[in-house]
Amino acid sequence: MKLFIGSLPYNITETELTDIFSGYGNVVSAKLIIDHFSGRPKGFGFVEMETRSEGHKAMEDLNGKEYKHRRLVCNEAKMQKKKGSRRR
DNA sequence: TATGAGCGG
Repeated sequence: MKLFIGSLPYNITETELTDIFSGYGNVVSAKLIIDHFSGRPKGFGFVEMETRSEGHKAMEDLNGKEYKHRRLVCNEAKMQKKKGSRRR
């Protein structure tokens, strides 16, 4: 499950995100979005969990959780890398 | 280099 992480500090790394989310489950992949053109980090990133349960658990727990003196924002990523997302 | 609402490659 992909998760959208916002309000991330500019001094954070993918390793940090991986470590934080790995505490709730197995982190498949972690990506931080940095604008290389403006040299300005977007301040958010994406984290993919192996299961939806772990993703939701980490999302609800990390959403609104204080980290680096900042309020983290966690939501499900809207962008789907692969089609076939089952929805109802 | 700094800053702060936002879904990347």
